[in-house]
Amino acid sequence: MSYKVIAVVGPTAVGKSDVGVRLAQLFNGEIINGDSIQVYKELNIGSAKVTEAEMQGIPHHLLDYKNVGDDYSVQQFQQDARKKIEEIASRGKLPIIVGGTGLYIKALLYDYAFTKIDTELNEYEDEDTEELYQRLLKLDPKATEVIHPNNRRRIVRALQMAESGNLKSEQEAEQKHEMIYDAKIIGLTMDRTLLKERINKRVDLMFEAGLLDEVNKLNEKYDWDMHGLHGIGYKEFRDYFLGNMTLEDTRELIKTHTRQFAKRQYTWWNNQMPVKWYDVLKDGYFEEITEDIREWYCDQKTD
RNA sequence: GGUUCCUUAGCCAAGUGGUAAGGCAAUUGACUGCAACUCAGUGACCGCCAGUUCGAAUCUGGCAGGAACCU
Repeated sequence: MSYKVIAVVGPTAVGKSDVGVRLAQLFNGEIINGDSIQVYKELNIGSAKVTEAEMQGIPHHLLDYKNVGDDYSVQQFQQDARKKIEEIASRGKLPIIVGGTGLYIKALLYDYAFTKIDTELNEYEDEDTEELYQRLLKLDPKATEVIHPNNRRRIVRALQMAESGNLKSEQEAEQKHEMIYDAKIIGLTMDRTLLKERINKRVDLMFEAGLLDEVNKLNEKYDWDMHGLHGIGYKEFRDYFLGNMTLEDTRELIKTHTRQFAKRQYTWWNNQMPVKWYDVLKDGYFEEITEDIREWYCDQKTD
């Protein structure tokens, strides 16, 4: 029997967190964070993390539970989130995944499988991308079909897998590419131009809310190559602290990166998963969502 | 008023006679272990007009706009 779960997805700044909480209130649910940066403690303002007040007493999981220096990745998210789903569902509550990290949510919902890789052994630092590609071509030619020759990062990963004894192509061939949960994927959207304005405004608000102070503290405590500091709203400050960029330019760069991110998120959700979109600027969109959920959740529950 | 220099895609910018590099932005897309990552596709009547030439973004003249200096 597969658990019922809801996933609230969409581009950054549409208002996913709020909808998630309201749905949790209505359907006796708990939230599981599906955002790769909000898992980190101390990254609050820049990651647009929900505040205690906004949570309205609804439990939020996988949020604010990692240290900035901790590595984190899909596989760990998948593992942790699946455990949480089981736990929440077994308490008779509805798990609601809220987040914008497409890969994470897809890996959670689908039967993505991850095996062990020995990353320590292979750094490949002194080989150029073309050589690596040629090597992969010999070890796992099939994987090569879906990785562009310039995409070093993906090539390295496939190579690491191949040299650890698991061909990436084989591993994927073994999967059914099906969802392992009975998931309802709710996509929140709005007019693109307005979303951009909203993003710009939100970044300004972050600065007003003390983003610089937050980053100042991080700068004193951590190195800039820590995983958590790779997030938009943080990484841009590196050059600022190095004296290479003005604060104003940093702010504009964050806006640009956030807008580009939103676009990438749309591309993902539109093409990777069966999302039903709801326009949050339309009257009654929330009622529409709740109706759809009722149909899918409550009715069948009484069977 | 005079002298010199500048004008190439939304922005920065190579290119000095053979039919327009590159970067950023924008836009579209890919994505199975860094994914707020990484990667790919897409764009120009070279300020305007006239001339020289087989051929001009490139040379000449004029016009317009801009910069610096001089008076």
